[in-house]
Amino acid sequence: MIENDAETPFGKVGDKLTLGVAARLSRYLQVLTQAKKMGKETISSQELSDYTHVNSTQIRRDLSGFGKFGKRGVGYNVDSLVSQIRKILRTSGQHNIALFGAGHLGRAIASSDIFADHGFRVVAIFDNDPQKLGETVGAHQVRQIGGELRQIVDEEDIVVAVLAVPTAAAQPLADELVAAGVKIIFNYSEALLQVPPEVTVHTSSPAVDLLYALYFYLT
Amino acid sequence: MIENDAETPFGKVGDKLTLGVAARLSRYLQVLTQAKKMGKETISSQELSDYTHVNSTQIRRDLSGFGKFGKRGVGYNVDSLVSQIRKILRTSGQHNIALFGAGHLGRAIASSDIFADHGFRVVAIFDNDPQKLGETVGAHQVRQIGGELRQIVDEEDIVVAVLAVPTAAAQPLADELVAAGVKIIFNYSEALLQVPPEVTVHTSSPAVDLLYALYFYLT
DNA sequence: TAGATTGTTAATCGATTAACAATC
DNA sequence: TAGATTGTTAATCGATTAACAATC
Repeated sequence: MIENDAETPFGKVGDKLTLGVAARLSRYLQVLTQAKKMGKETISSQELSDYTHVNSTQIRRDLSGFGKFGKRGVGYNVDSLVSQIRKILRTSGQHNIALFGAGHLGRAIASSDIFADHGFRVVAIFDNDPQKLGETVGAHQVRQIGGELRQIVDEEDIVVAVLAVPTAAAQPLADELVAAGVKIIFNYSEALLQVPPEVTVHTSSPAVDLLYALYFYLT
Repeated sequence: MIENDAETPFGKVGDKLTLGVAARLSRYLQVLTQAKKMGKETISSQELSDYTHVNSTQIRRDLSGFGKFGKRGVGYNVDSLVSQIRKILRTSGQHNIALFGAGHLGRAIASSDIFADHGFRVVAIFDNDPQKLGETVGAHQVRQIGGELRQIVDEEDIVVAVLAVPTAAAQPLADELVAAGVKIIFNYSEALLQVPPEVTVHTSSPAVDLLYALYFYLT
């Protein structure tokens, strides 16, 4: 049989999406979420392409691997495409995150809709500065990072830790988080974090993105 | 002639890098910059791979297209690799950026090393809130966004505008920036910005990255 | 010398794109 | 019907990877 197995369309390996498809679908989801807020009801692959810089054929190809979500001559229904992609990414549910660092960056994150829009809920905020303890950030009181970390992670079902702490504080904190059972660390500090292989670290890099954008401006 | 033209190694199209190579080189640069701060003098392709999640062969391949930067059995000299990559990306110089929004996010950005480390200098900070006018953020006084925007952009040689403003304020501001001649807009708001084709918009998307990380955790 | 790591090849796989029939 | 846009094919191109000789 040369033909493609019905269970493994392009962009998937067995049951899992390829890295590229998962990344692009996440991207589409971001634009769709924003488009929905702006009151858009349908969107064409060309419009999605303009916003994501992904080729429109690629977008149609990515989506058609999972079903016929669009309407010819019209485009895709924003609401229904959002829920389809959430299903594909298996991120339809709520996920709880803990925020570390109640400085400017931490407060900006806590007050942003950006995580909430994608089903992430901040359930605890920590800081080591005694002056900040008990202060209210968003809907939460700032707690001290301490021995009860593991317990809070278990009780609140925290999967993701977001680090908005000074660079020097990041590695020791990451060690504590790993010990407490956190599986995904979202690192906004500049530290290069060392973690065991079962833990995923994502280091946010706005300057890197900027460098990249600048290259294509300069050439 | 089947062989590869000497002037166009893999990863380049004529004189320009492919998107993928430019993105990866920017990524290496980020890790190298951090590694340098941590006192590392040499780094192997395997270590770079651990931090960037890019395959180590891919890294060696990306670098060897531009010269023999490494030492067998030893690795790459961090300092020299940083300057080589900067040369390749043509971002050795200083670039001036203007920051819009003096809220928590704006202050976090202004006080971060992350742009400075890569040769980006914040030369002006703007906010529309009269209460914030004249306040000092980082080394700059907050200015009002107003008619003299074009003049400041010209005088200060501003190439990049970083938007840390509320979603509703983003599009009108983007329009003003385009009119003032800014070519790259770095958007931290959730707005979908409409700009002419010669202007590049990069929308920062931490939640999207998180969604993506979560997918691979859940499966 | 022994160990480590680069630079490079060759093979494979996924991404990208143009084009267009299908159809809303 | 006419216009728009999807879904899909086919061809090409770049990314990825394993493997290993070269060499520090």
